[in-house]
Amino acid sequence: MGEKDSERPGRPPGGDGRNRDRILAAARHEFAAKGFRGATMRSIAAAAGVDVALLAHYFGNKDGLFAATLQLPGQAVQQVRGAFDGPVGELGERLTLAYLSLWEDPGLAGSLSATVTSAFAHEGAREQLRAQLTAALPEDVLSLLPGDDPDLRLALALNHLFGIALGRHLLRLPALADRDLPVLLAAVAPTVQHYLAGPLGRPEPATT
Amino acid sequence: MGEKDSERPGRPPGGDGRNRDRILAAARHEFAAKGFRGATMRSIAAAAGVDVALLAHYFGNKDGLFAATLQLPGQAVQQVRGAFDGPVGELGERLTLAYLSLWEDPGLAGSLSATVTSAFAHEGAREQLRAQLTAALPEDVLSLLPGDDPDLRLALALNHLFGIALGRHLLRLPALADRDLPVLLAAVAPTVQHYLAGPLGRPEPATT
DNA sequence: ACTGTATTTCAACACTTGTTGATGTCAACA
DNA sequence: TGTTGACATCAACAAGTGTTGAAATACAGT
Repeated sequence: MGEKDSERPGRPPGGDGRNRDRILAAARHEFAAKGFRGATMRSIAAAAGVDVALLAHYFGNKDGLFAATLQLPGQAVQQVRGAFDGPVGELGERLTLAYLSLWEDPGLAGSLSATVTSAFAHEGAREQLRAQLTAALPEDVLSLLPGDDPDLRLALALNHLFGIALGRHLLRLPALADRDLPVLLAAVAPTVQHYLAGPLGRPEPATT
Repeated sequence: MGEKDSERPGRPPGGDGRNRDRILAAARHEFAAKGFRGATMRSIAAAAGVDVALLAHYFGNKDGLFAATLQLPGQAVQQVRGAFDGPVGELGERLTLAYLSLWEDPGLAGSLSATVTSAFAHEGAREQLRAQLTAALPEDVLSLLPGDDPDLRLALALNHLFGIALGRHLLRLPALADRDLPVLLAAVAPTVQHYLAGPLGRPEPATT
């Protein structure tokens, strides 16, 4: 399946010129499914219905293709970044909504999955993921949070959201993957808000 | 580096018989660092200071070696399992302590890292991680939790702990990795308790 | 019609991969 | 002392890897 049944070489007549995008999509899928090493040039080419050499033609080499795969639309980062504007009282809710919505878009989720998967598989790439998790949010957001250990607060909140996305979209834990987004939002947002602005390191008061 | 400088074949005199363990340790390290595909038989053999064929001798093939790498001491599972015995009021605290302590043991962390890393890199292996996250805890623990959506409660709690361990030990996010365990416990345990037994899907009451 | 350029496949390369069979060496036991 | 079996390396295999140079076809501009 997905094989290119040996069309003869040369530019095809009436070519739609969208092979480049097809390659990128296939690459995202393969990288996300099998990691950097596991996804081979040939498997990607086959999935895209294209010869291997075409990948090299467009992206230079495997690293280039991988890099192209990881490019996130700047709009995505802005969406999370923008969640910090507004009243601090509902910051957790806005941030949770912004971040988890990101992963609901199938196209974007492909990029994100590819990043995460490969970051875990290749030690060198973890740097990139770390950057994407932290550096995306400059330090000036720290000033919005309570004075005690704002660094830890932000890390706990983002790490929690990241973990939820992982369980829902990559691990596909049934309890997380089969729920509608609003249910998840309602459950998680208060926790994020708690990490960002609530009392840290003390048990929460009984609320029964 | 790590090369075997061509000792001649045959059983060495006074062999300590611990080559098998050395191979396992090296394999865990390599698998955790580079994933299943990324870690090669030869790189593992080199890291263990041993010929490639010796891996096959002990573990059959790469899959066998990988499987041997993932074997967790049953004591580990029991430790988490045992945290569910006791008053429900401090269940979150006990579970958080039990789970995060697991990852503090360097030897065990190697196994766990290898499982996670490879699970993300190889789609087929995700099943195994899913099992290790969920099936380790039989359903009878669900009866301990409040009636509304105990499934989601348990998933959120365990997924959160898993995420924290990931950020601390694999991603090594500074804010999580550089803290002492008690600080982390104090911050996370209340949240876990909240997910397990607190009100779900409602914002928490103000506690300033 | 001619010329350049972008697109696409073909064919082969040098290298690495996991695996296997043969061989050598030591330790234990009759 | 001889035999047996576990330990360990060597050498080579077929298959798969990323990459590269060449050629074939179509399109755009003159």
